[in-house]
Amino acid sequence: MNDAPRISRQFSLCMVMEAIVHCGPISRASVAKQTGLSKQTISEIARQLEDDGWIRETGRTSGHVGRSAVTYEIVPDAACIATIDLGGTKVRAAIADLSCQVLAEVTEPTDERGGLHVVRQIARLCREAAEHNGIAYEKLRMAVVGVPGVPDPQHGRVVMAPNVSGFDTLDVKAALGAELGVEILLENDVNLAAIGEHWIGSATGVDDLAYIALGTGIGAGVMVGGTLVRGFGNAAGELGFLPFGTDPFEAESLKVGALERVTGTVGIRRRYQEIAGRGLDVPGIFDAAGKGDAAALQVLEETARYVARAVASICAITNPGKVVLGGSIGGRAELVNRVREFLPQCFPYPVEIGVSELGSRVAIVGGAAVGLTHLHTTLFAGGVPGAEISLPPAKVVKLVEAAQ
Amino acid sequence: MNDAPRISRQFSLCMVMEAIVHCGPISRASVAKQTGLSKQTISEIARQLEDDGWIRETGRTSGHVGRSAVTYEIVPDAACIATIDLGGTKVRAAIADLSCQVLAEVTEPTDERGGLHVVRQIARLCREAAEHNGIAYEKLRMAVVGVPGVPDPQHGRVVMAPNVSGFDTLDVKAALGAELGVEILLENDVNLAAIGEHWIGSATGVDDLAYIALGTGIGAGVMVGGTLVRGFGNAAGELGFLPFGTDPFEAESLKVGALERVTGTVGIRRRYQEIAGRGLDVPGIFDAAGKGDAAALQVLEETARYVARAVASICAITNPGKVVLGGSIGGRAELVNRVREFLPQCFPYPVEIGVSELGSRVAIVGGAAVGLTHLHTTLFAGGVPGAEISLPPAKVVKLVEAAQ
DNA sequence: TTTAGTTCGTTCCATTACCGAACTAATTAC
DNA sequence: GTAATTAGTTCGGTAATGGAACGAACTAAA
Repeated sequence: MNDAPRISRQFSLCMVMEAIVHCGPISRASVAKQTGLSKQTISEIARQLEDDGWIRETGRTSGHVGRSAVTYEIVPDAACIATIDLGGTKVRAAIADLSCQVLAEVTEPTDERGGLHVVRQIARLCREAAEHNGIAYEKLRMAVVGVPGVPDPQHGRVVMAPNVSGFDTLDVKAALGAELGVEILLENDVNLAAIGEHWIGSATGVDDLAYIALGTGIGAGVMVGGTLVRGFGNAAGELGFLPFGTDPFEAESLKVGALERVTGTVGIRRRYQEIAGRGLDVPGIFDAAGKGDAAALQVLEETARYVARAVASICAITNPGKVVLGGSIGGRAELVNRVREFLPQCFPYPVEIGVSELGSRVAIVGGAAVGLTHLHTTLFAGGVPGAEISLPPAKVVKLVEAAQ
Repeated sequence: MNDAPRISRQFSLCMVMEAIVHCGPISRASVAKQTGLSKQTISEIARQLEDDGWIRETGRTSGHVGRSAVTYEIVPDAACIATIDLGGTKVRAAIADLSCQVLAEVTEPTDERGGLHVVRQIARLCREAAEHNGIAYEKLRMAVVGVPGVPDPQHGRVVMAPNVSGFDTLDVKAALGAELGVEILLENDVNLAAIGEHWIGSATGVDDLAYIALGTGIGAGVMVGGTLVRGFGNAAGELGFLPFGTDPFEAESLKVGALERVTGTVGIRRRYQEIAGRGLDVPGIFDAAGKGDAAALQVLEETARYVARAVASICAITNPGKVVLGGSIGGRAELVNRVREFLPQCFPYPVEIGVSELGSRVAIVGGAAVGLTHLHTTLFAGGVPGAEISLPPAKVVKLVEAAQ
């Protein structure tokens, strides 16, 4: 019955892997110092890991006093995961390998026919991305899909996703799983964005944070103590339903959200239309404000006030150390500066407001973080409680430039 | 160097303790089945625990087929913690023992001189509570103090606590530590309330929840995944600063909070005064509403709407499975029913709204939960990551009636 | 009352995992 | 070349655990 290694061994193995992942090529002696385990144990574990193909010798040290040491590193392509950012207009896919490199990504317009067509498109993109990087497809262990809606873990579908047709009835998880032959993890794209910024974006080291995405609508990914807040029904971060901006008790507010009505694309354009008497798209309004258009300036300022109030709401409830703004309009300086100005006027504690550093790749990076954590855990922690490999810090991870 | 037991032993020991704490008097054979460890290991660990005075034989099984088994149980008074609920008008103290019994409590009016006088009062109450229950004071390992403000872990003081004078400058933690001679843990009282309701109140089994306290002010304790959200500056749950109710950009709102201005005692009384032209205290207004007073009814309904919006805000951000209302006015049926009516009108997802079951003892119970978890962890988990003893579920724990 | 069947708990032994000391090997500083 | 230093292996010794075997204690039924 007991052919599995003892938990203490699994624990040690996990520590060794963490040291190797974090500290790049490293000698066994250094690992011993870092983990506190004896040299003998490290050699034993290293031998086993090398036999199983997870690590390999990579060179020798030199220049220091004393005998030169053999250094070991992760075999990057021993396993990999796919990460997909599914948007209403574009799909991005990338491969991340065991060494936590996020490899070049592939982008395409989303298949407009929706449903199963999109599932097949995603599967094809994953295969292409793997091939593109010379990675054998069999090494793929799982796929993380960021979706613009609320994943329903019960039925594997995605509810509240008006931008991708057919995903509210299709069992996406099962369909894509059958297509790719690996485990699938569905996650809200804004949640992934929060995780991405936390890993290697503008919120590294801040374990309590919120990422606010401002685009077609308004949404947030909230992290507490380094963990994502998903909520009881996976619906955490639905800022559009914050009860201000418009009367929250009107029927329309119940449908699209009181705040969404004024901070969503539609709401912003309507407000400009009402004041200026002419229509413009949102980037157009922002540009007009830059040129001194009074109506546009008013709309911009109102929007910033609403966003500031949304930030204040989050701060009043979870009190994050930093709030990162992102999304197509959330990162624009004219908005961010005004939010930075208004927030201290309606919330008394100081809160740092940052801008997304990863831009359009943020969800892909977040998906990689989730997938790699899951991969490391299943491969090396073996279900031992408390045994976890944290992802290497930002400076170790390089984002390879898109090769397409 | 290595006189500490191996982590695998500590891990097993932890599992054995958890089984004994959870399953009351239990035989070693049953523990073996439950933990998956061998009978031999259990006997070894049990012998050690018995030698160290943590567990004891408590009887024998009989009636079943086969040899009768010796059953073991926790030695309840092998160690205990103190839990204190410090309010503006009253101080409560109770002792909780290793077997998770919350023993009879002691209540007194808060020493009005504040500061060090209150610290001494707390220390005296702890000694009295211990004596009251025939527990040797030396068995006390730590004290958890629920305070009506924001604990500052840096300086051991309590900021934002207008109801207890002198605590904003005094190093309460150090002073009380010196007085009692044990480790002190300061925590916001509303946070403790959330933990209390989660442990043995109306939110057992709901790991994502919020407890809203409505009394002098409005505040919340938020739990995500079974863990309390403290926030970056320990200021999570400051609902008074939610940006609606009054104009959040007014100077007054920045000082006391936009929502606090209308949902706090002062705000409710002012609103009634304005409409009815006469003054009443808040319970009086509620009673008047029950008798059909139109002005009181209007104030009550407005208040319920504000609370509903506060609940909606929490739901939009952390999406808890249940929201528990408590505090001096939060538990009143006329308010709760109206909130239950208004919430679905401003928030689209269903949210369960409950009422505090523990009433005025909720913070004491929450403090006990925190203290006992800490106690179990330090005594038996010995700093091993992942080794944790969860508190026994509600049905195992009996709340002894107050003996005073 | 006896006996069969069952469960409890102990003893004994093999295995795994680990540490530490002693030792060999390789490299630099002088 | 020699001393100093660091890397890595070999060789006991110990802690933790599982499993088999066995005696002890108990119930139920013959």
